[in-house]
Amino acid sequence: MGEYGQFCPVAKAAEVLDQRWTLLVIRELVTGSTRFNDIHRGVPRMSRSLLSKRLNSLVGEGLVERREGDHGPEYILTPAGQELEQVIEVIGSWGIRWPGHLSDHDLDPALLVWDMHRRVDPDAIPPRRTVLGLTFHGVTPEERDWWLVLEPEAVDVCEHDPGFGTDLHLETPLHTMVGIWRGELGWNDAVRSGDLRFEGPSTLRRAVPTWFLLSPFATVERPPANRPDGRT
Amino acid sequence: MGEYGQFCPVAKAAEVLDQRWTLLVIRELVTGSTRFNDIHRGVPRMSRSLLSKRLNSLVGEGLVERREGDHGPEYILTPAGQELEQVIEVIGSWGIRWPGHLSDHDLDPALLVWDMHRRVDPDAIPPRRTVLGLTFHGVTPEERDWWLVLEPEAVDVCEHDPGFGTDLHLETPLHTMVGIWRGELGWNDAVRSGDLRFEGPSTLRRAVPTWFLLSPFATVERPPANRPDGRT
DNA sequence: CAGGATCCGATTAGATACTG
DNA sequence: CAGTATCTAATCGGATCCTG
Repeated sequence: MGEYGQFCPVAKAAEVLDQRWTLLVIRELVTGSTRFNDIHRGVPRMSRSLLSKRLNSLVGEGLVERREGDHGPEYILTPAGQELEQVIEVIGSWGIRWPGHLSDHDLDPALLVWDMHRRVDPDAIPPRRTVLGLTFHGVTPEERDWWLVLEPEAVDVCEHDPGFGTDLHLETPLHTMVGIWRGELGWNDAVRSGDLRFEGPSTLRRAVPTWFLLSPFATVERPPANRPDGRT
Repeated sequence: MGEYGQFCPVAKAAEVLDQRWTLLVIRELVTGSTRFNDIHRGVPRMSRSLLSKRLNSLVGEGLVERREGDHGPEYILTPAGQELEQVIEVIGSWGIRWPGHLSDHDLDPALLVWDMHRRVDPDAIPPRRTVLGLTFHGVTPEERDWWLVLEPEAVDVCEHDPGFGTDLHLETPLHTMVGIWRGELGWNDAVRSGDLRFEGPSTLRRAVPTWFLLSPFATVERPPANRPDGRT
């Protein structure tokens, strides 16, 4: 990769943003992750060595500052980097409207759960610790079961049963949950169609849809008919 | 390159836009070029075979439609492609504010003149044919001299003297003209500093700054001090 | 004008292993 | 936890030449 040899601002920006994975790393930083491992959880399929390299590049280009925090290194967006939030927003808004539908390979449960964990509305969840169990269909056995430990101060993701009881359990094909996450169908639609099932007290069941803020792009308006085959 | 394996809209968009040169090709299409050679003049350092390949990809992804026009093939943005104008705008606005300063390699006179030719204000130029000669310093001999033939109906770029007389001549270092183009200094600043010199009738001289609309990003507001070294 | 085909060199990204 | 180092296979892009 590299340079374009153009004075055009679009070209100069592209020289930075074009690089594979760079836009997604920036998305993570814009989202608020600052620690290496947190950033990596947002781009799990990126090798750690490449992530390291990209972060260094971003520091060199003045978009990111690396700080030695009390608990280890932190990566913070500089003013130049912060302004890329606009870019992420516009690209994401386009990206949910137009590109073709998702392949199975795009449906990564680890990523979904990680996303869910950081879009919890602390004011909506119960005041005391609540464990939400998740079971996805259509995935490998290791990716089937997840737990979210919800507390107003912090939310944790577990790949194994945390052990102190599950208050509510949710079971659904992965693509249905992703569809909900992307705003392509509502919680209730999924329940009514039988694709999504809860197990647990009905007060909790009814409350779940308020707990999660969904994808930041879920509310982007969709084109009337963007698919030749008529699918929405 | 290729896929990211993420359902995130930013990732899905990046799979398309990430590709080297793709953003610049889209910029050309957004700008209004439809013919292969016209598009290529906007990305002269891209090989024609790669441009062909990229255009085919864009057609396959539904961003571009290829039509057989009366005068040959035409590439037109689909609705999905047209919406990328927002993306180009935001990226370019960022790109003129933040990335470091231009290297000599970024200063391509052919590109500048091509850009100038399509940002002429037809209402501002003289009603009858006017030939503007340009001489750049700091470039190879072949890139030194250019002519713009301005007519209200059409503007032509020539690498050789078109032969019917030059009404006004402009001489300046290339980087100065690029600076003007990018809105980093004014025409009058350049004249006063002695970097830019006109030869020709003073009525034309005074009118030139109104003829060109400059880069679409020339008017983007700049950060107070984006350079550690204090340069603007 | 509008490309397609081919070849080859340069990069790059992924995998793996290792460190403080 | 937070990376770095190394190696290799794949790919990508540019240059060149060719076609209708």
